[in-house]
Amino acid sequence: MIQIKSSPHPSHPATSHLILDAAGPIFAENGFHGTTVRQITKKAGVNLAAVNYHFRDKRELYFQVLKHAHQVARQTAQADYSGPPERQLRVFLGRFLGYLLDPKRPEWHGRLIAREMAEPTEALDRLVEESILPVKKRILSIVREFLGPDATETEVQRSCFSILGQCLYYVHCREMIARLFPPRGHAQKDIEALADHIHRFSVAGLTAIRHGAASKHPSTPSSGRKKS
Amino acid sequence: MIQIKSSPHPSHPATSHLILDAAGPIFAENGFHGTTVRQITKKAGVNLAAVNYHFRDKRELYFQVLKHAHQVARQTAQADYSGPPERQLRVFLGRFLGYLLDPKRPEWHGRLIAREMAEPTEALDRLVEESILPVKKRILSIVREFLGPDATETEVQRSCFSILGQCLYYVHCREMIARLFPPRGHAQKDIEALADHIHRFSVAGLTAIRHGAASKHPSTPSSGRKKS
Amino acid sequence: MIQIKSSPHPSHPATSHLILDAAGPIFAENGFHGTTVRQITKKAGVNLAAVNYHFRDKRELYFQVLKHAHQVARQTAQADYSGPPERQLRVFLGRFLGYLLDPKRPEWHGRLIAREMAEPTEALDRLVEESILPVKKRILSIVREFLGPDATETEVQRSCFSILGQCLYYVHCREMIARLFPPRGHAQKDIEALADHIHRFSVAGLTAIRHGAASKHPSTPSSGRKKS
Amino acid sequence: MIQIKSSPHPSHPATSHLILDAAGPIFAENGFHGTTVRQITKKAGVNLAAVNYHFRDKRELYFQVLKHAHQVARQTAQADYSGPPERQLRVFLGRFLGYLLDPKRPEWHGRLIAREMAEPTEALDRLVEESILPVKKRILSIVREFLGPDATETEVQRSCFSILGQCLYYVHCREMIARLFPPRGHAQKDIEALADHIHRFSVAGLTAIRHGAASKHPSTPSSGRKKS
DNA sequence: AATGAATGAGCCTTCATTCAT
DNA sequence: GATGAATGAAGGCTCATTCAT
Repeated sequence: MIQIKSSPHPSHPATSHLILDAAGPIFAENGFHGTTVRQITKKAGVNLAAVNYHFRDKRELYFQVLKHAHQVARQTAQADYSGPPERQLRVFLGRFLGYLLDPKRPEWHGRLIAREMAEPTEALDRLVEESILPVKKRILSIVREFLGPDATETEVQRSCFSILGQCLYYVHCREMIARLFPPRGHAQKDIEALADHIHRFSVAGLTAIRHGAASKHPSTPSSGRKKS
Repeated sequence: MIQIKSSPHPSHPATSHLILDAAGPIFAENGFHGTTVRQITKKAGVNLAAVNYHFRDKRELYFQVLKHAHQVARQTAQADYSGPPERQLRVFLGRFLGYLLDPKRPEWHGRLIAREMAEPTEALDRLVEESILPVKKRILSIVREFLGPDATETEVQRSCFSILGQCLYYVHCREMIARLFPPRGHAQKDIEALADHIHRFSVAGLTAIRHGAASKHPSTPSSGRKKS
Repeated sequence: MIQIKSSPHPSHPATSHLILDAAGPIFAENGFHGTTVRQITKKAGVNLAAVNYHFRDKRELYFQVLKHAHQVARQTAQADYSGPPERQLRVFLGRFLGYLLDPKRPEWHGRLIAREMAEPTEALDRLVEESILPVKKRILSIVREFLGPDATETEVQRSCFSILGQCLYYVHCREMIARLFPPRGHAQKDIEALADHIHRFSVAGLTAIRHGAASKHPSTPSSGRKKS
Repeated sequence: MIQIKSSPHPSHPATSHLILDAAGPIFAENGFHGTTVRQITKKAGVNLAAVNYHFRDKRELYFQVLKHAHQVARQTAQADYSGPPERQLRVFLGRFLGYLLDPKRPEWHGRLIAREMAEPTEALDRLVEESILPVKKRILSIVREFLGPDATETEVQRSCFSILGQCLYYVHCREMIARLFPPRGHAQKDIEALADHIHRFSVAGLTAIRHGAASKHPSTPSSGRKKS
């Protein structure tokens, strides 16, 4: 199952795993400061001192939990990407949303990451390096190919953000969505439908950006452009 | 409810306001649990007990800070909305992004809200009720008018999310963006350019959705549709 | 009604009286340490600072309350005492119990005194001096007359205690009585019946002590006696 | 419930016992509210947090202290009671007074109980249930046997109170006695003499009550009687 | 490897009191 | 005379951590 790489006691992983499994949801629910070691050890059914024994620190435990939560994310970048960028985008969206909203995935993964972005600790840097960078590279290359060589770097970036923003909205604003609209669980087919929606929306958007690069902007002249 | 009294001696700022002003950035930086009353009162230069005297609670102080931080948001919904939905959308984006990324606004406002969404407390409910609901109604009506009467409720919702997601991305993921791309402050003109980008992207996206409502979806038929 | 003698502001007694009336029951219920100035001023409907203004101290307020509670006690000693000691004792019991258990008297007086005896503060010394000493002298003289000149001082003392103990039991152990036996309010006639009981019990007891002073004590010879 | 662990290192006293021993006198002196955890832990020479660790609460510590203080009381009811009620009463008085005034017993026991009766907390309920009920049953049965089957329940009760009142007076009013009469320690023989006194007083009193049940009450007719 | 006991630091809160008005 | 604002001093309690076993 979960394999602890840097565990200081790999031989007897039972206790550390109990702690790790128990800590995830609690950190996701209450944040780092809002979580107490007692909560974790009680839920894990282990001794209070076990956290310090196995992880030296509450903070280090948090790092490990975060790392595990994101480990699976890499698969997004490792999928089979081929064919026209339009198709690549669809694959990306399916993978990415599938990862973000997968109901089979412990529901706290997304929340934990979302919180980490709102309250960045040193863990975020590790996270970016290890897990998010590959995703970023993938979507960048897809969008760049889509927009063609004439697109400015700014256009590419913003287009990436437009796509990622549509996806991540469902993670970051899940609590608000739940308050604004009647709660509906994300079944598997919903995710596919969502990917379809974002795909259609974004393909049209990207196309507009590609052509718009040479067009006029009557309302407000945009800035930062190679050619106005 | 707690009533913030305006100082009887307007010459030197009231203690409650000193606390309020000091608390905002600290809460935004460290979160509710990570913030101590001592930090706040020390920074505000007031007595430790002043928080409890004026706000009864650390918790209630947090509510008030959050409320103040979001108070300005309502202007988004109160702007002049007229003309075709396409134009309305541009106005909305200008207002909304202007509010979200306004460099003149204390930089911690967005962070505080973002954190609150990641780690919702009871304050979020108040916030939604008082500040976010008007914004939601506005964008809903714009998108509904754009998509026309044939659009399903699900399509309207998702389209709203696609638009809001593009905007909020810059708030929720600001820390990650700062790590992925060289940091660039959002000058006023940048905001307008960004609004232009999202506008163009979204208008095209919405148009695709409108027409797509009658087309076929080869990959996966979406659910919740009036006419497949 | 209640007349504050040493009030620093006798001209405008309204506030001080409000405080005094409010403080009594609360002190009786929660004790000195268990009572907060806020409780009192809130119940009295006056400003928080009024206690310190009118009484300088929470402690001084306590003294004043205690003094008032016991002021009425002196009437016990001032009644008409004449005739044989047996009759005097009945009068004393009627007065004393009537004072202790008088349902018309604010119910907290007794509790306050009882608490003060369990947790003596400097107030007790004042109390003893002013209010209890006369009662003690009265019962001492009655018992001494009853037992006659041959009784030792110890016998007189212990007999007084036997009588007072029977009366005060209903004050000191009221909470325990309420737990041990079904609660029954002390109606006026109950008090008279109780006085009758204690009177009969004590007259017989005193008579036995008087005669016993010359008799033998088979179990254990008591000490402190003039003649064994 | 809280389980006091016996020290795993009997050589140096367990922390819980250090706390327990230190807390008793302080609680007796200052009451529950007047006592601070810091006082206790400082006197016990243990860490401030030890109270919460071993007893969870200041309140629970108070319970335990009270319980320990009263634990010995049960011996009163467990003595050898046989023979005529007159003799039983003498045994009871010896035991009860011996317990109440035992100079070898920490002097604060009585004060603590007295205070608890004046300012009852939830602890009093436990106390009554566990420690006082047996004593009550014992004295009730003795008095009932003494008065015979014709005595009313009210007479039995009041007679019990007359006896208990004489004993408890020395506990509840100890502070007042010390102020009214020159202080004299209760040596062992004093206790026996006192038991003799109360015994003689009460036997005569009970006898009067027994016979008085059929006699007239000239002064005031008592109520609650089977036969007037 | 693992744990029960114990700890020092610090947190939020409350309190009685004072001060300026 | 009376009060709202403000304060310094604790107070109870929780926390992450360590230590001896």
